[in-house]
Amino acid sequence: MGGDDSGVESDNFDWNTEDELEIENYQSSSSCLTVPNGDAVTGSGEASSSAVLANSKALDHFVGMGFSREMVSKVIQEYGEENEAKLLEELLTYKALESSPQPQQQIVTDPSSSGNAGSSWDDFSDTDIFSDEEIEKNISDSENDDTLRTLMKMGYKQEEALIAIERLGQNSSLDELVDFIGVAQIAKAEDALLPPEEKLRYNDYAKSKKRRFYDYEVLGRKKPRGCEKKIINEDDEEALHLPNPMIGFGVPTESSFRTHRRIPEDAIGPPYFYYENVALAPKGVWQTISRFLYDVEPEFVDSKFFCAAARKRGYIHNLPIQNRFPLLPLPPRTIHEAFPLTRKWWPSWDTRTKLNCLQTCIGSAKLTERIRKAVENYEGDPPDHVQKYVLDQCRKWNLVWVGRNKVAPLEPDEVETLLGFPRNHTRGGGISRTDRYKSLGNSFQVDTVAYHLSVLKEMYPNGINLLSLFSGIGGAEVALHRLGIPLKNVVSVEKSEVNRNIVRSWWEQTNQKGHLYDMEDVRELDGDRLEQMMNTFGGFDLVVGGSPCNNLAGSNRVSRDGLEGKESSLFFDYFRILDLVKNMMSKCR
DNA sequence: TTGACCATGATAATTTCG
DNA sequence: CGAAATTATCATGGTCAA
Repeated sequence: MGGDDSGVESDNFDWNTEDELEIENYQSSSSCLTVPNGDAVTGSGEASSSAVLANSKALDHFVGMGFSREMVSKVIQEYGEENEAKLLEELLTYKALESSPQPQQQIVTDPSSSGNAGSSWDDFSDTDIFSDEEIEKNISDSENDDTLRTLMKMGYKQEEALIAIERLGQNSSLDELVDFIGVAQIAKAEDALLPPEEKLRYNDYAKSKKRRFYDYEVLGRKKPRGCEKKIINEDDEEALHLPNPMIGFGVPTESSFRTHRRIPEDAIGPPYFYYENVALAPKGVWQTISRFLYDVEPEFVDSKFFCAAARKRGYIHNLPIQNRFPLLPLPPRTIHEAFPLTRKWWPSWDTRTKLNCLQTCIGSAKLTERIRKAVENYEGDPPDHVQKYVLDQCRKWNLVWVGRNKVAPLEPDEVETLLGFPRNHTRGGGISRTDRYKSLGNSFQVDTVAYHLSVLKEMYPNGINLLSLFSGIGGAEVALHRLGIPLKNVVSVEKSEVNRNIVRSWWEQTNQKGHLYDMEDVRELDGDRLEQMMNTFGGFDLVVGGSPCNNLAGSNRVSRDGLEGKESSLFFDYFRILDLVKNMMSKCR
């Protein structure tokens, strides 16, 4: 509370306090960090290829990201500048087409479209790198047809795939096979398979076609077509396969684990990153997110394996997945264990053992009253239709039995406990009950996140510098703290003032030794700011963020617009900032 | 193929609070 | 009386088992 708490937060960044001197010192001494593509960022002087767009915001935005002015203008002219996500995709595609030669495997072009990038991106050709027929032709009869076929569609050679299957056995998973082939390829000298450019383009946005194959096949998208445009066509997306049970690479309470996975070269840290969002996003959203986040495969985990409430979320991160450990003690994982007092009143016909996802709104008092009246009319168990009504409502609103015939929504502090926060984490500081529910409903489940982040503990015994975007009530910070990972410098970006206050007051109550800086808007966090901060701290070790889910979540009847939605599109700022950090970190090394 | 179940935020109207 | 809190109402796209 040393004078600089919440008051400063209404404006941009809290530089004008104790750390100013520190910054100045660093700035004069080290300047190895520059904004990637620095030329493009500042050098906008050259004549634009299209005068019409000279002052387009989108144009500047993308030029700032390192695309050529010419390319951006062209794409904007074609697609308009409203849909930035679309534009970015087009730019990536265009860049990939431009800079990577045809992949090794021959593309079978649809004769009806001479489909080249320039004029007719809209021409779809219905072909594959291997056409289906070709694959069929090439595959000799064997029990491994399916796996082999899949691997070939991913762009691997038949012989490589066969060797891998032979070596690892027929029951090996696709991932293991891909892993094996990948290792074999490297051992064999990369040139054999990868176009030379690909190896050089680590910090580029461009993704090679081959990489996209991994993306599409492993992530469950439909097979890509000969023309890249097809890939982007949204009608063409297939549901990402969510794991069942939803345990990601493993959870402490289940025995099945994956300890190895292939992380694409571009994604390898440091900096480590950890991105979160709702698992049940509209089709194609996770494919897009994954594609931006360096093609890392999402890890879908339901927090019901960590606590008594479900919370199905997807996480994309580049953390190791070996030797994870959970926070102790393990939280109770059934309703009765979590809320022993409810057992007494719990009717036998309510068979729930877990709560559903904790949401941003709660059931009304009126509703609980209606339920009480519906149930108390009957001596014993109510008839089926009443049971069904009551159970439906209980499931919908996560009601628990707190008295004879009496249900109630969870109290905010109970939600805090379920989510792994300290009790009263969100209490006080002028926050209303409604807002507490809202903040909690949008938060991480701490035990789940901590389990994933636990691998950082032995890597950073002296603590980490954390960049936390969309911090909310500080789920990541709390998780790291509970893991015993010291927080050296934390830059926390969060729009809501009450949330910032919550994190700030938690920070002070837990006697943190490091520094907490907060910002209001991720969009203000540009290359200069980052450079300034990274010069100060010596870079970030971890970039965490769960971008807004409101345009993705099923309950949103009004604006479930997908990743392009007003708030959810801030994901692209997560990507932008992460990419800046990655570039700066790699330059400094 | 069908139906049960699940997940889930925005908004306007209404009530309560200060 | 205005602000804040509460409440009712709104839909869709997905999985899964029958």
